[in-house]
Amino acid sequence: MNPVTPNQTTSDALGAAGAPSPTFSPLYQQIKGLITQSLQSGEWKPGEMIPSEVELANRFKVSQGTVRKAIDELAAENLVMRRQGKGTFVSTHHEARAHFRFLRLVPDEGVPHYPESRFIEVKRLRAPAEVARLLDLKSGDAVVYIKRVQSFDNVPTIVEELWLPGVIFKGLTAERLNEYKGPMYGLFESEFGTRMIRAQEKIRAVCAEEGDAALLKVAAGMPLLCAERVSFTYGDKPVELRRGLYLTERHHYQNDLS
Amino acid sequence: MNPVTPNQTTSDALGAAGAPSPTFSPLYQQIKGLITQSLQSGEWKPGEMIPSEVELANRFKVSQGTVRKAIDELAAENLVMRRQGKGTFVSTHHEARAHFRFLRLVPDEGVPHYPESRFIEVKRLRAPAEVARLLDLKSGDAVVYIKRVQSFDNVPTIVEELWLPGVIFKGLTAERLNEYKGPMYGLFESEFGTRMIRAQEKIRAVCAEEGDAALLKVAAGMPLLCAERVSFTYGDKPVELRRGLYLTERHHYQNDLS
DNA sequence: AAGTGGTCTAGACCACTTT
DNA sequence: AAGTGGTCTAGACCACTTC
Repeated sequence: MNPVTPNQTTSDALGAAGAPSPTFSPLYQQIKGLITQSLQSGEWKPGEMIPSEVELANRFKVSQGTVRKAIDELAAENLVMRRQGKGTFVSTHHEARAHFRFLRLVPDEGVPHYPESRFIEVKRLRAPAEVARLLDLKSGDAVVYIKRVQSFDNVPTIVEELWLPGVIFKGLTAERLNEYKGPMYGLFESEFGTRMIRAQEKIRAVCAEEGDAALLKVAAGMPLLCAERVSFTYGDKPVELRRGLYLTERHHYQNDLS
Repeated sequence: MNPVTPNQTTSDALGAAGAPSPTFSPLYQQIKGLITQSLQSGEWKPGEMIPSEVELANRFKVSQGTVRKAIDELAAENLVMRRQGKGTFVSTHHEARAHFRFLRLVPDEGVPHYPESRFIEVKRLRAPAEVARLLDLKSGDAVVYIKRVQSFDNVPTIVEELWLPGVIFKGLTAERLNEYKGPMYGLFESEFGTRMIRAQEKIRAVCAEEGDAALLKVAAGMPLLCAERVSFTYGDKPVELRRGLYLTERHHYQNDLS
């Protein structure tokens, strides 16, 4: 495939000729970009092994050290996983390891585990203005709306609403959601070719309204943690809006500041 | 100073002779440990420049690349900051950049800024069992207790309680806190030689009790975000317990999942 | 034995900052 | 011009996994 200009001075494999302010970037960043493209295009699928460092170095006509630095950054961003002696693998949501990267609600006592889902509602609708804005859609574009309750040990703890771009998640139905075990991100990745790689959350404390209180089997007015999440796939493209209400009587939201 | 065994095979500069299961670690990890010791001991103080990579390579009798990899990790952990052309500097809390690493509450609209503090109470007391456990002290050990209110644009928004090990924060008084402008972590770093480098938070939604509601000028029962934080300094030693109540009417707790 | 990622070295040169 | 961190190379060898 495209070899990359093997020097770091002023050339740039990605720079378009005649661009007004060409972006100069080090060689390993360009390699990183090329590898990311292959990940995005599905040349190497989640869970699969990518070519070895030596092979990539040959392909791109750079040294192994340069490929190595590119992959180091991709590993730091959780796009790939390195395993000594085996190879480098495309990250996937079909792993216990990945599950708790996005589910931060853990029990006060005992070991974290994944909750059971019960779907309340799955339908297609026109994106309200606010949803459209956050998902980078036009107001009125088709979106898939999902509402569910999640329970730990049969104790309902999370009420969650999701809005997904209709174009991407065309065939998403309640049946397919019910059939599927595990985090929805696994389903999104396998069935819709859309892998979430990053998210931003805004967290507030709110009072439970009647309907949500009933779903959680608590009194209206109970304080709940409200997490509004926008998730992004490759190219910082937003592909999910999620609003979760967490009952934090026996669970808490865990966060490491570092 | 101590040169490090210049090969990576089975020797280990830190391994004690005769240890039952000696820990083998790569050379750059050992270098990282030695640099961390110098940071911890105050050989290089917050804000100061540490010796250049070449100088450290000479000191430790290793290649520059090995020192580089050690510093790369320290930079990733925010213990030092690299500045091209200038040098590598010990991180400090006396920077806008560091402030929002630990203060995650930001306004819904407008640019984040730092709140004003009003101290309600500062006293010494005997650590309750729970506090002692989290700070790795003995129950009944001396701790400094602080309670304050923080306001954004004269709107009280945060009620915060702190517990600090009495041995470390001996001369901490209300006066010194009032004199000091900016985040307390800056004061802790400069006046008490204790630098926070990492923290764990557990977040819940709670109802405001009478006293806290009065301080925040809201009705009792108002939902508040409760963040319990344990902060650590070098060697994963806990040196602060903090319990914050956040009013999230016009602010939210921001978190990036990546 | 062969293939993978992980460590270490030595040297060259680039980009940025200060003198 | 000199010093700093940043990039890139080529080669050696180590540790781990699989055949």
